[in-house]
Amino acid sequence: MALILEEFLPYRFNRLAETLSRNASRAYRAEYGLTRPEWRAFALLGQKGTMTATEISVLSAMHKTKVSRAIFALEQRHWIRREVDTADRRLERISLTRDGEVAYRRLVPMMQEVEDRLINRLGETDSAALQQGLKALEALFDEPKTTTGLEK
Amino acid sequence: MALILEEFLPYRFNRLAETLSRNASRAYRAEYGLTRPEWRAFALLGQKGTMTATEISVLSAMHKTKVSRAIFALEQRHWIRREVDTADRRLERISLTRDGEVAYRRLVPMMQEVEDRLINRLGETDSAALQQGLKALEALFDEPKTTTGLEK
DNA sequence: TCTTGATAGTTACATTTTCAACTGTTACAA
DNA sequence: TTGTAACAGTTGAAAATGTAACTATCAAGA
Repeated sequence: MALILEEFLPYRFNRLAETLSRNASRAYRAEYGLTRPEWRAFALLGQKGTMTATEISVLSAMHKTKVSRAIFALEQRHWIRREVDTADRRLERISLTRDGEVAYRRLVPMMQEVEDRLINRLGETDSAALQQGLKALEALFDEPKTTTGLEK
Repeated sequence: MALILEEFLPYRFNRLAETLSRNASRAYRAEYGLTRPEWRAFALLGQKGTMTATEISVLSAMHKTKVSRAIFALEQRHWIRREVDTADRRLERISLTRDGEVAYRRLVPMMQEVEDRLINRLGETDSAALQQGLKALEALFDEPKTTTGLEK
């Protein structure tokens, strides 16, 4: 009759997300004093090259105001630049500056190492299982057409 | 050279945790106006019977002040009761009141249904893979003795 | 052209969360 | 005893976040 939280996905994901993030954040926090939203927006930009704030918001599942503020902070740091889209002047194309790229190149290996260490500790089979499970779950939410009954 | 965020565990877990929680919260928010921390503390108490605030905090990975305030809110609602431990007067044994149990019995099936629907959509094999992966990851952090290099 | 409705992004305000300091209690050793 | 350190839990102030309203822009039809 009770709800077994240890088996309840939102609970498990929150716990793990919190633990994993806390662990990962040590690098970018200690090194640069980045906040979590800043790091996420920054990492997305580093990977994708150029994005709009809305794209960052959708991809990262962060609130748009959170993104807006993270962008602002990164701009203060001179790590990103914005350019208003000439075709649609509502849009801002955001990309890393030279400084941003330098920081990015410095941070990536550190974060990669945190990840690799974790995967290693996890082992081959469990890691593969995790990948499969996460991928399936993500597919459930990312499919754009079909209605999931899970929308906001 | 770039960090592939789609493969980066903290990123994926945060995204999914956020999405799953938002989805699950609809039930308890619409029905009772519970906040997320309140729901989590409440669900833990419903399952475990009696706990201290610290136990709730550790198990749920929530900050102790967050727990403290969630407990307070639940107390205002008359859903929980606290009793100071006679052996160690620093401790408060927290448990559900009659009212709390009524609400709990009403909420559990709703939350269970959200969960079941998700698992169903996921399918047998992917669901099993996810379970295995999550379990392995949790084991990594829960093992109390061994040093993980991942502590706070 | 003008109007209406939608979208990108920001901002003001209220709420929530964190941080640090605090109270009260226990354990334990000098 | 007494002193010290550790722990459970709370609180006030500061920081972060979410909500709703706002500006500016665009698209499309009357």
